[in-house]
Formats: sequence, C-alpha cells, structure tokens
Amino acid sequence: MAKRITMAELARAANVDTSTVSRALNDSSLVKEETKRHILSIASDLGYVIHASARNLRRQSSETIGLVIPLVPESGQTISDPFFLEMVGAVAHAASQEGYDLIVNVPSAEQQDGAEQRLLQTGRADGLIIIGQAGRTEFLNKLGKLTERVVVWGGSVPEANYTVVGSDNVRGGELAVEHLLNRGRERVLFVGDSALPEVQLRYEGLKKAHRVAGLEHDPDLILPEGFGGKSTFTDLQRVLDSGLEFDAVFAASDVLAITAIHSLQAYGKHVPGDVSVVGYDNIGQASIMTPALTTIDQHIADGGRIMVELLLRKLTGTDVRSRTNSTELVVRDST
Amino acid sequence: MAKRITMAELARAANVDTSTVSRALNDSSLVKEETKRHILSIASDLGYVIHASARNLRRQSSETIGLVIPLVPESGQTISDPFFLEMVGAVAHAASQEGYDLIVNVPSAEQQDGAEQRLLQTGRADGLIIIGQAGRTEFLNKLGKLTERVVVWGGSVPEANYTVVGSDNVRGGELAVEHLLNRGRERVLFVGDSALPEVQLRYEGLKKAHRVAGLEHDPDLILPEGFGGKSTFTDLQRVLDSGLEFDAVFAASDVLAITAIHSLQAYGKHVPGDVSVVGYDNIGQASIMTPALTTIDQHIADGGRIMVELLLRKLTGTDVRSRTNSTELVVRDST
DNA sequence: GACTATAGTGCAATCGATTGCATTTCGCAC
DNA sequence: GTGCGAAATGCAATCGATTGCACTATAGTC
Repeated sequence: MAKRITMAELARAANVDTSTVSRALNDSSLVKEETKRHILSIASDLGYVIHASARNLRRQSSETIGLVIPLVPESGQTISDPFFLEMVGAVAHAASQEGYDLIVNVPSAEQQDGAEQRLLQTGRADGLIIIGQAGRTEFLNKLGKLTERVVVWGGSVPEANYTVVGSDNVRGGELAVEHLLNRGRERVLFVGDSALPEVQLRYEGLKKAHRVAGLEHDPDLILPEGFGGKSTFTDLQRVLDSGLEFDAVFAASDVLAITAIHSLQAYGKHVPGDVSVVGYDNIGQASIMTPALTTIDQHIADGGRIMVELLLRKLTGTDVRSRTNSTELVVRDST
Repeated sequence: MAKRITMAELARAANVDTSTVSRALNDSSLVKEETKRHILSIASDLGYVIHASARNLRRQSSETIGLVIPLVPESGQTISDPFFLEMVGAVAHAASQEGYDLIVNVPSAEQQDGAEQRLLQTGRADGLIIIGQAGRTEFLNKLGKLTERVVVWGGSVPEANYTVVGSDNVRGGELAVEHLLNRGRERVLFVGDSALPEVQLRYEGLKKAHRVAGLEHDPDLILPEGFGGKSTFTDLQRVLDSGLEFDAVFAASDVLAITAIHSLQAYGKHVPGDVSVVGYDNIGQASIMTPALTTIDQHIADGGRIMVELLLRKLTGTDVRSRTNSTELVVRDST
C-alpha cells in the first residue's frame, strides 16, 4: 500500500500543526473553514488515512463490535449451522451500517469463557454480542455484573441480569404446535435438546399448546437431538423402527426439521401426508426446498439489527432492557 | 470489566520496570526465569490484559485478518447466501486457530473499492482476504500491484497478478456435465450468470465435457441467473412454459440448483426421473434435502484454511503462488 | 490608539506498550 | 579483595493521534 502517510507529514505539507490537522479531520469548529478545506484537499491528494491503533489508543475506544459465537460441540453444533451464519451476516450488515467494524470470534472449547474478556479488555472491541447462552448462564451473569457492554442472543431466562435479545420461544413453540393440533394432528414428536434454554422454552410452548387444546403431551415423544448433528438422521430411523406412533414433528430448528423430513422420506413416509413437520428459525433454505418448510420465523435479520442497536445504546450509557422479538408462523407445504 | 490494569501498574506491583514486564510477557530470554514467574503470577492475580491498540501502535501490526465480502446486489447476492456464510465460518475458524482475529467487512455498493484500502491503511488488518472477484478484476489487479497482503477467492483469471485461491472451476463444470452425459442425458440447461468469472469457467467446463463426448452444447440452453435470486424460480417456470426441451440442469451454485429443483417439482417434473440436477459448492444443506443434491464439492472449509495459510505466509514475506483446489463430484439422489 | 473579547493555531503532555542502549548485579577467577 | 564478562534490569525514546492550555492574530469598543 503505497506507504502510510503520517499525520505529522500531512501537517508539514499543509504548513500547520498536527493539532490543527487533527481538529480539521474531526471537523472541529475551532478550525477556520478555509483551513479545513485546505487540509482536507491535501489529505486526499496524499491519500492520507488515519492510523486506527493510534487513534484508538488515545481515544480509548475502537469503533468495533465483537461478535462471539461460542459453539457447543457436544450438541453437534458447527459454525456452519445456517442459523448462526445468517446471524453473523445480519450483525455484520447492521454493524457496518452504523459505521462499526465487526470482529468475529469463534472460541474453541478451551478458550470459551476467556474469549469475551479478552476482546473487551484488550480494547479490541467496545462492546460484545454473544450468540447463544448454552450452558453458560452463570458465566454470563458474572459477565453481566462486570460490564454493561454486552448483549446476548438467546432465550430469556428469568434470573438473567444481562441484556438478552431473542425471539419469544414459548410463544413460537405454542404457535407451531397449535398449528399442528389444528390440522388434526395428535401425536407430536418433539426433536430438540432441552439442555439448551431456547429449546427448553420451545418445548414449554409445545406443552402449553396441548394444555390449551385440552390435551397432554406424551413424554415418550421426545427425541433429544442437538442442533442438527448427523446422528439425527439415524436416530430418527431408529425411532421409526421402534414403531413409536406419531403423526407430526416439531423440530427445535430448521436444520433438524430438514433432516427429519429427509429421514422420514427415506423411510417411505410422506410429508405432509403421513407426518406433518414444523421447524424453527425460517432459514433461507426453508422456502426453497420441497416440500417447502412450515416454520417459525424468528426474524434473524431484525434480531441482528436490534442487537447492534441496543449495544450501541448501551455504549452511550443509556439504560436498556432485554427484548423479546415476536415470532411468526409461516405456513408452507410440510404441514 | 473490573477496571483495566495498565502495564505500569503491574510493573509497580511487581517491583520492576515496565520494560521487564513487557519482556516477561513476551517470554524474552533476557528475563530471569524466576522474575518471569513472579510477574506472570502477579499479572494473573491482577487480571492484567494487554491493551491491543497500544501494542499494535508500537509494533505496527494488528494480528488481525480482514475478510471482505463485496456483494453484487444486481446479481441477487445477499450476505445470507450459504456459500459466503460457510466461507466466513471457515475463515473465522482457521484464523482463530492461528491466533489471529478476524474483522469482517461487508462493504455496501458505494464503499466497494474503498473498503479494502481502508482496512489495510488504517492498520486495522495486517492482510486481507477477499471473497469473490465479481466484476472487479481491474481493481484487484491495481490492488495487487500496491500490496502483497491480499488473497482473493475466485476463479483464476489469466491476467490476474494477485494471489487467487479457488476451486478448479473448469474441471468442476466438466465433472458435473460429464456425469450427466454419462447418465444418458443429452440436453443440459445451464443456470448461471456468465458475467461472474467463476461461472464463466464452469460453463467452459460444460462445453469441454460436451466436446469430449463428441457433442455440442445448444446455446439456447442457458438461463442467466445470479446467485440464487428469488426470480430464479419464476424464470425457470417461464422456461418450462416455453416448451424448451431439456433433461438435465447444471446450476452454477447449490442455491440455484435447490431453487431449480423446487421449481421443477412445482411444475410437476420429477427429479431425477424427468430431469437430473447437478449443483456446485456442496453446501451443508445439499446432503440433507430430498432428493439429496448431486453437486461439485469445492471444499469450502479447506479453501478457507488455505487462504489464511497463504496470507500469513505472504505476511512473513514469503513468495506465494495462486492455488487451485481440486474439486470432486459428489453423487447423490438428484441425478 | 489603547484595550478587550474572540476566533484560530501551536505547544507539549498523554494514551500503553516496546526496544536500543546504558547501567547494575552477580558469579567466578585470580 | 579486585577485576571482568555475562546476565538482568532500568531508562528513555518512540509508535501516531488527541486535547487542555497557552498563545497570537483579528475584530470590535470606547
């Protein structure tokens, strides 16, 4: 890159002091308009670009948001899960709209709890967005006590003392299952790992929908699967082999739902003829598959934008409350 | 976050000079082992974390890789295209393995060419990985002339003077179409926008496969679609309405292929009975849909890792050549 | 014309860590 | 006990930008 021009050189070229240059570049009212124009024009001639580290050091800020995606390998999650990736995309987009850079961190298991602190304390990021609270509620609470500069995506746990953004998981689950029951389905197989708070809440929704309909959910109808592990396919085959009866599937994520459909079809079951399937997330692929997937839209793009907005507001010191986004049932061909 | 401890405070607590602390933290051989241990223990007691900007300023480096994803909105690309997202995931993973941070930038159209320079010149990133060269070959050449610290993902254009990593697009296209022809298919509809270099090369592969088989590809059998825009569905319906005959589809991306299958099925065509479909990318969803998608695997995860490796090698001044990854035909149920 | 606000600029300290060079400490030989 | 080289440590300059304060023009007032 050509060679970096320093502010001192620019100042010399413009025949002023660096302090004036600095003020001019920051559009301070202390500098005469004419001087400003002069400096700006020379700056662009010389291709001057400010040195981020220097400014950040002095300003004690970084204009950067840290995005942390702590995976839970045991649950079969990988960074390539479309849900996470769409979330990354959404946050990246929103951050760049706001003029912030985004630093993405996918801590490995052993780093886990250290990664967040590192990003903040090293001054690399002004604030943090953490995707998912899987099994770390306690840590997140501790973190929440230490700093205000964090927003977490996930299910709203009552004891959380940090800012959470997430979809209304209970309502989402209820919508999904209500829909299934309305279609005359009676035995709904729940696919998902209740160890994850979000999933737990979605299951609550399932039970609620049953209660409202005057039914009770058979606890045998639970297949505890992570977030789309490859084992899901075979596990479901096993369930089918076992002869367990069910006429609907409510999966805690679209990836799980897609895998389930695949598995059902491979077994000769027709979707939605024999079994209706509802997913959760509304990832991009849900609409372009066959059968198109009925699912709960949790508005990922909005979620990303909202997290960025809330975080920036927190950074200015504003008090901010957790937020639950509404969910929406999207009916397609799988039910 | 508690409060940031500065190195000077740590030095005072340990009863040494900051220079000794600095050397101790960097494990310099100049410091006595005992002193090192002493300092490290106090550092961890106090929760000392180095201030990144300060170090970067002094060291003139940032231990950060910039990932730029310039979208081409006209082609219907969005950040949520699974291919990009999987690439982000792969690069994020590889970078963090190497101890580098990753700063993700999705420049909007008007920023475009400026974004790269900004990341490098501001010192935010030590090097850049750019995904896709769509329509910017000229700019990339200019950039390549200015700096060595860039690696681009895309098709290898002969006139490129920058380091490119990508799959062997011609060979990939050839493999895909050879497979179709081997299965007795004769009229292959190509879906993809040849304005993009990668797509152009994949089409070359298609023609090559025809040539080898002693055939010629009917130029009417081209449906120029971007990277999975929603219009693809309806455009394909229109083609079907028009009565144009074809018994196979080779799509330039999996998303296009998935959409095509969806569209065909909606039209009452059976895949692969009436029409065989081959995609390109082998994104995660390809294997868990019905019918599972036959596609060209371009090993996204490897690609990401290789780009990071090459970039880091370039940063150390090593000379590095462009790299073409092998592609592989993955046969599934759609053919 | 002297005098005081006020608008513009410059000076110099500062942010926190690194590093070349100077200095101290220590072990060992004589 | 003195001397000497090597091993440890400290001193102070430095990276590039920002900012409180001091200073100098300039305008306006009497």
